[in-house]
Amino acid sequence: MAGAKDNNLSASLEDYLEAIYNLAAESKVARSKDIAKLLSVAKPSVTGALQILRKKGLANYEAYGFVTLTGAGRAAAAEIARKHEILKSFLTDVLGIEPGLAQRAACKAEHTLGPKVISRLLGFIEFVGNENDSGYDLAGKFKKYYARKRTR
Amino acid sequence: MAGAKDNNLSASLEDYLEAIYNLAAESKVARSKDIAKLLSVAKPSVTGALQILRKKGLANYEAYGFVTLTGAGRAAAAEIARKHEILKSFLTDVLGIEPGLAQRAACKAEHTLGPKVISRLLGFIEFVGNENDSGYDLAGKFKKYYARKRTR
DNA sequence: TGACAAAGTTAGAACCGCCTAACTATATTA
DNA sequence: TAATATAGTTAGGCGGTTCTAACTTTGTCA
Repeated sequence: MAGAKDNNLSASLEDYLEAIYNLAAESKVARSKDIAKLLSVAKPSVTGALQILRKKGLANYEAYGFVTLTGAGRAAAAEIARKHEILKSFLTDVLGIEPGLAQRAACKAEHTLGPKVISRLLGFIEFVGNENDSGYDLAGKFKKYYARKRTR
Repeated sequence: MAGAKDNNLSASLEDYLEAIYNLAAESKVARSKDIAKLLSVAKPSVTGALQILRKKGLANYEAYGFVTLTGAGRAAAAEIARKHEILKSFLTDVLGIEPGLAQRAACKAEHTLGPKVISRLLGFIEFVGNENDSGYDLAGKFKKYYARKRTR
């Protein structure tokens, strides 16, 4: 087998994967420079990460060339992005946290939550939406509750 | 100043601090061996961490002696433990996740969540409890919703 | 009290992730 | 097309966290 499928990605490598995934989604191509900027790291750090991702069979990449994800890489990245979205959604839609902070918090926490927690969280977000449809407005009620609490 | 108060604790050092805090809470004394066991690390790793915590002014510690926390150390540890409790509480009481998994997930995620998110989460747990008192039983409703969803 | 067990430490190495400095390759443009 | 600007790479180093092996200190108990 060419690429050893070591599924255990470090938080750092997950970040690189997600960055490539997102950049490719908007501009078809992920350039090393943009990855570096997005993650606020120096260029050599990106090169190093790309070499590891290639070795793991997650990224198609050759020196001085474009970067794309393999099927496995895309699958892994999609899962990470999904976690990110669910978390961010919970933070903004349920807890009412500002988008900027929610974005940053989701980015940090997304690496630590396993499938079970994520699945529950997703279910909870749906549930809250449903309650809202049925006229209960959970998020709104919490918002008021929290505001009242703060002024006590 | 003797101990440089570098507030930026790594996740790893936070783990050591929390371990000492919890061990001291139950047996008055935190022994190096128990810290190692609790965190699943080798003994020299504990020694190294203790030296750093001492240098940071968070732990009172001398070679071959007992380990206690300084005032600053206790304050920092309490804050970490508080995050842990809030997170675990949310996972078990609101999302209905089993205590064991919730414990482990909280342990990982507690290092990534800032004060704002924690504060909101705490507020939300209180809110859910309140709703429960007023006969709404949010957690119970979600539990049913989630069970139904899974069988669809 | 002296030997042995348990606990703790020091030394040295490895790995990870990041950096800067210096180099090479590619792209641009005059 | 040749000079220059931009992008990417290699080499080497640093801090953080962990390990094993070997040592020292402390505690126990016959």
